[in-house]
Parts: sequence; structure tokens; C-alpha cells
Amino acid sequence: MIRIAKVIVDVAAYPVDRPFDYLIPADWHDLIECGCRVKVPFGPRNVLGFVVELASETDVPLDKIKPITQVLDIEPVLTEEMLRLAKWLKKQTICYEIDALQVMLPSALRAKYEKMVYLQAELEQLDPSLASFFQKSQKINFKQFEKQELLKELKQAIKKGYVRIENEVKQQGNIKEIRKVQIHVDADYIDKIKQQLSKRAKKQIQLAEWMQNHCGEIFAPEEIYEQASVTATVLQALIESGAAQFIQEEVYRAPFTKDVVQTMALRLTDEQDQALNQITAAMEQQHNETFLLHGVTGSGKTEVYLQAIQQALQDGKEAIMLVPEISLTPQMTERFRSRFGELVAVMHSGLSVGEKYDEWRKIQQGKVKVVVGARSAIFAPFQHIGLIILDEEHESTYKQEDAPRYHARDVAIWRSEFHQCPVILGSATPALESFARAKKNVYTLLTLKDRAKQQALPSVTVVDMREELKLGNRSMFSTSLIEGMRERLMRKEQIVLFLNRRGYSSFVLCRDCGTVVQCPNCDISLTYHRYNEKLKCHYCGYDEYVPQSCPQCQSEHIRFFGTGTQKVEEEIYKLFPEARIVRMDVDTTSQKGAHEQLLDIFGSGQADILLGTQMIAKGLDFPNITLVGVLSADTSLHLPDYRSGERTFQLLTQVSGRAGRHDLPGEVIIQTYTPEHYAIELAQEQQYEPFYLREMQSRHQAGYPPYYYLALVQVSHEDVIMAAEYAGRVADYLRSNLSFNVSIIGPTTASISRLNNRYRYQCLIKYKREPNLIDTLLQLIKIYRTDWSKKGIQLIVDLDPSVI
DNA sequence: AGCACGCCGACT
DNA sequence: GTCGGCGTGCTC
Repeated sequence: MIRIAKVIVDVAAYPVDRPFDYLIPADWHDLIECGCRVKVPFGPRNVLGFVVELASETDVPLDKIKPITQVLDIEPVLTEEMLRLAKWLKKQTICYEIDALQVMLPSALRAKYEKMVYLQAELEQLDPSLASFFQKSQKINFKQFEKQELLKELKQAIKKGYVRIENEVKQQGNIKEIRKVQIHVDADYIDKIKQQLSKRAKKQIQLAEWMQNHCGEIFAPEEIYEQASVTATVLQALIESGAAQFIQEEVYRAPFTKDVVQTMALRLTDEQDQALNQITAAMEQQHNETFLLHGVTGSGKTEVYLQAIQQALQDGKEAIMLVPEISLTPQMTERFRSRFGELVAVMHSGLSVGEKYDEWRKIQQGKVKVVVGARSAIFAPFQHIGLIILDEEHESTYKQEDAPRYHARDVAIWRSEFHQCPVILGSATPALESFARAKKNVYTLLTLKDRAKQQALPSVTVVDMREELKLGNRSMFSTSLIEGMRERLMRKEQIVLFLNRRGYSSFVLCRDCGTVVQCPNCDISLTYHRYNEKLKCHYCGYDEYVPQSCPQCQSEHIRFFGTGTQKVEEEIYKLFPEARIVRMDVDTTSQKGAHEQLLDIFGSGQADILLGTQMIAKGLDFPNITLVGVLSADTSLHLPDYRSGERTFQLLTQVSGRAGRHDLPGEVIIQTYTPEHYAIELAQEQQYEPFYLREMQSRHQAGYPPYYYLALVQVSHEDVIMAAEYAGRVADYLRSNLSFNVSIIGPTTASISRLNNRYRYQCLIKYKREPNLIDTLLQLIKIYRTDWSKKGIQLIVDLDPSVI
């Protein structure tokens, strides 16, 4: 007899990161299952929790055990697979189990808490200032009293027992329902009602007769008004007499705006066909093989994905397709929807909470078979996964930056083992780690060397901006880029300009004293944004108006340096006043749907130039683009990160791939001050393998992945001295507890040494094999959680960090 | 995490 | 005496 539920409570804290036992009330014995959300009393408050296990007995003394107060789900929201996956995530990423559970669900299913004040006595007994609140209701939100500064009075009332405070657990997600009308099933019954109607109620009689012809059917009220030509009052009257009833029908919010035309599978090239065959073979054998699909830009990776998914669907299975971020989704999702129609769900950050919830339910209820989405879609609640795909697998957005710090690739591989299905990691520029694994046959390498339509790769020119400067060209455009743009504008072809910095200019500098205007909360210079004449911190969001004089020396000689997208836009207008420009960066795409809209404008030929940041580097596929310009290849090259070379190579290759994808030949112009850097030289040749070999060499020398694994421990505190002191303790602890062949670098200041008023230090751990590592880190975290956290120290452990 | 409990200094 | 500061400990 099962009576005890083991529950993970919604409290992210070290001492409560374990299941708590609760009694299942008798009426719910058959109702509560593993994976259900429940409301439970926890100490003095009520919290939400997840049932992770059912048991028939408990070690907890009976006087301590409390019953579950509410069941939030009749059907579990988490499968057994998810509960197991959560335990794995907890261990793998060192996070709280509750965080691992929450990350798998749409935010709509997470709890919201509200403190409510309940009236416990007669209204007259209460202080008049309080009593006014309880005129209409027995319970009032605590916030109301807070706002009116009545906390003292409230405290008095609690003491006297007139009121009581209780924490209410609320669900945010509501299923959107619309009201429909169901006609009574029995025509004779409606007839009876009709007989009882007054002869003068002509309209009601008319409606009753209409209803007799539609027994049991369901209509939207508007349909009835129109079809029976009656008004709402008449319908209301008949519903009251029982001839019909209102019902609630669940609807899904529609995140798709456009209709799509059905497309068929394209004919594959030999290379594509070979790749597909290996994948489908693995699917047939139910083999959890991981493929690395390395295909040059324009080689038709997406078509391979589509046909592999087609196969999964034919086998009665489901498929998950991950894409890096919203940038890819409009064009990509359209492509998926046009192939698989209504069987596709979409998940990305651009959807509202409600829309995400609806898409999630479509997956859970088996209404769709394919999900196309960003990182978190890897947790799609499918039960028979036949295939998982990560497109652009090298992208760092697949790594979540806050707890649980998981990598979607690792989760994908875990789920593929569970479901015995293959995983495809696809990229034109695979992450070094992935390519190395493919070379070691951990992954199966599939290569697409040629573009699908046999187009030549675009010709790439690297322009040395130092030479331009010597020749007296001080503008941000080289002579050849200007010429290229002029030609394309004349020929009515399209241009993509890429710049990886948003805003107007990168920093504001005083020419007299050399002060650079900095964020007051972070150790970062502020960026000038022209449209609202403000300086903005891109890390914490702080903004201020542009100072008229230097804040340090009051000099008026302050100048803007560096170049952002807004400034480039202005410069282009100066050069080509007739050019129609679409600018895409975080500032122009923050509104919902703006992304699609801007791409539509460009795609339909209403603009000549697409100017943008990172977000335009991927996935764009427009036939008329024949020129791609990279304004400065150096920006990403000189970041203090061991991956900066790899990132630059990837970025340049991706951007270059936007040109000449169809019939017209493409040209790429890369502007740089360091043309001799191997990442730029090899990007020009568009050869991945030479770059891979060269980069592997430097990783080997410097002791970085894939030769070593990394773990990062970051310490922060409001006070520099505290932060430095405890970072030192971390380093000491690690050095004395890890083996000698592990190198510990640091403590050093983090690349952003102050963020949101906290000073940041870090220790980097490089290791090849250190079975002791997780346990040592857990020990360290224990010390931090029991001791250091009280002193305001914050400690973060990131295994396999994507940015260091 | 959040909340109660408890112990200590400063005020009507 | 009472209020409110925050160190300590617990949550099935």
C-alpha cells in the first residue's frame, strides 16, 4: 500500500536539496503519481514540489510527517525519463535538483507565490485602517498593506489573532479557453422547452427550431447569432431554460503568423544521400550513434535533417531539432512547417509564456511529432524520440549560462541513450572538441564537401585596413568594399554588412584627461546609443544621458570612439543616399515579431543592404545576396578567451556563407588590421581542416580543450578584498585536494572584473582525468554554502564553461 | 531560501 | 517593561 510521496520542494538551498516525505491523503492514493506537482506545507509556509518517488513506508517519525495539501496535476508533467535526467543533471552540472526539474518545464508550470492576509475575526474588532481592506473579501494580498505602510497595524492584528498570513501557491500558466455553446442532444427535449415558450417570444422559438436541427453540436456563439439570425440575449434565454449549455474548450495560442505552402523532399546529392543512409541505418537498428555532419555552408544540411526526420516520423517516432537562437527560427521553422505542416511545434525565447506553454502541451499530448527550438527544447516531453539534431552545434548558446549549467549536446546524447536513437551534430565549422571526437571515432563523421547546387564557394578577399590608412582612407569602408557596394546597388543585388558591435560607438573618451566613461556598477565602458542619446552598459543594463563634459576633469573635449551599427548606418547614407538599409541588432529586434518583419523587408527586396550584428551571421538564405562585407574581423579576435581564434574563424565562415547561395556568384570582403592571423587567413581559404589542425596545435601548447577539460570556479563579493581573499582560499583548497597533474590557474580577476557592483575573481582548473574532481568541488561548495555564503560571498562552479 | 525563535541594546 | 536589530537553526 503506497501512502508516502517523496517530494523535491521548490526551495533552492543546500540543506533542503533532497526529497522530503509526505503523507498521501486516502482519496488521492490513485491520483498521485511520480512527476506530479503537489502543494505541500514546508515549515511555516506552503510550497510547490515534485513527487519523485512513491513509497509504502518512511523513516520519518509520524509526528513530523505532514500530508500533501493539493494535487496540481492529474497527469504527471514529468516522465520517469525526466526524473532520471534531473538526477543526472544535478550530478553533472552540480546544481540543485529543483533547478534541474524546473528547467525541463515551461515557465508557466513554475509556481508563483503570493502572501495573503486572511480575516479571522469580526470586521469591527479590526483597526479601522485595516478594516477598510476587508469590506469585500476575506483575503487580501499582503502587498496592499505593504504599499500603504500598514505593516505595524497588521502585526498587531496578527498578534491578537484577528488576521492570519498564509503563503498561497499560484500557477502562472493558464490554459486558454474559449466559451462555446453545445446544443442539447435530445430534439424532443428542445421541443418541450419550445412549447413552454410564450407565443410572443418569436425569436426564441426561431432559435429553438434551429437548435432542433443541430442537436448535440458545438458552436461558437457568433456562429449561432449568424446562422439562426438571433442576438446574444435570445441565446442567453434559451441556455437558461436548458436547451443548450456553455462549455469551455481548450485552444492553443497561435504563434505562427504566416501560412505556408507544402513542400516535398528535394532530390539529394550523392553526398547527402550517403549521409542520410548512415543516419537512417542507425535509426533502423535503434542505435544511439552520434553523427557529426560537417558540411560547407550551402551544402544542404537542412535537407538531410528534413529527410531524416521524415524517416523518424514514418517509423512512428518523434524528432527534436535544435537551432542556436531566434535568429534561425523564422526561416528555419517555415521550412519545417512547409514540410511537416501541423506536426511541428516551435519553442524559442520570442514566444510569450502562454505560447510556450501551449507548444509544450502540444508536444506532451502527442499533437505534434517534431519540435524546432532553442536550447531548452532539448527537454521536449516526447516519449518515443527517433532522432535528435543540433544544428550549428558549435554555437555557445547551447550552453546555459546559469544554473543548471548544462550543455544541450550532453543532454541530447543522454536522451539518445535512453531512447536508443541517433543524434546529429551539424555544422560548417564544428567545435574543435566535436571534430576531435569524430577523429577519434567517438562520433561518426559525415562530410558534405560540395554545395548542393554545385555553386562555387564565394570568393573571399581580405583587405588590410592598415594599408588603407596609409593611403589616406580614414573611413570605416575600404575602397574595394565601397566599389563592391556601388556595383551591387547598381545591379540591384543585395548586400549584407556585418559588424559585431551594436550601439553607435564603443566608448566615450575625454581627450584632455583620457578618462573613458564607465558603468558605475561594472568594470566596463559604456556604449553610446544615438537614438535615445544615452550611454548604456551592455552587461547590467544601466544607462545614463551623454555627459556634456568629462565627469573627471570637466573638459568639454569628449569624443566618441569605435564604431557601432548605428554609426555605420549613418555613414552608408552619406555614401549612398539612395540605399535602402535594414539594420538588425538587439536594439531594432527587441520587439516581438520585429525580427521576422525586418527579414521579410529584406527578403522581399524592399531593401538593398542588411546591416547587422552576430544575429545575421547564421541561417540567412536569400538568392539575391552577392556581396558580404565584414567591417572589422578583429573585434572578436582579441577577446581574452582561448576560443577567440575559433570564434573568429567560425563567424567569418558563417557570414561568408550568406553570399552566392543560389544562381548568382558571391563575393566576400573581410576588413582587418591583422590579416596575417591564421584564423583570418584560413577563413579566407574557407578550409576547415587546415584551421582545425593549426588551432589544435595551439590548444595543445597552451593546454586547453580538447586536450584538457576545464572547470571554472568564480568568486564574487561586493568588497574587493573579500572577493580576493576567498578566491585565494578556493585556489588553496583546490591545490591541496586535487592531484598534481591538475593545473589550477589563479586566482585571477574575471574578464569583467566587476559586474553589478560585485568584484569577480576566478580559478580555472585544467585536467585530463581527475576522478576526484566532482567530489572535491562538492566539498568546496559545501564549505561555501554552510559558511561563506553568510558573509556575502557568491561562488559559482561551471564545468566545461563556454566563456572564461 | 525563508521564516521563527531567541537574545540583546535603546526607547515610550 | 516593549520594540526591533540580526545571529542561529529548521524545514517531511
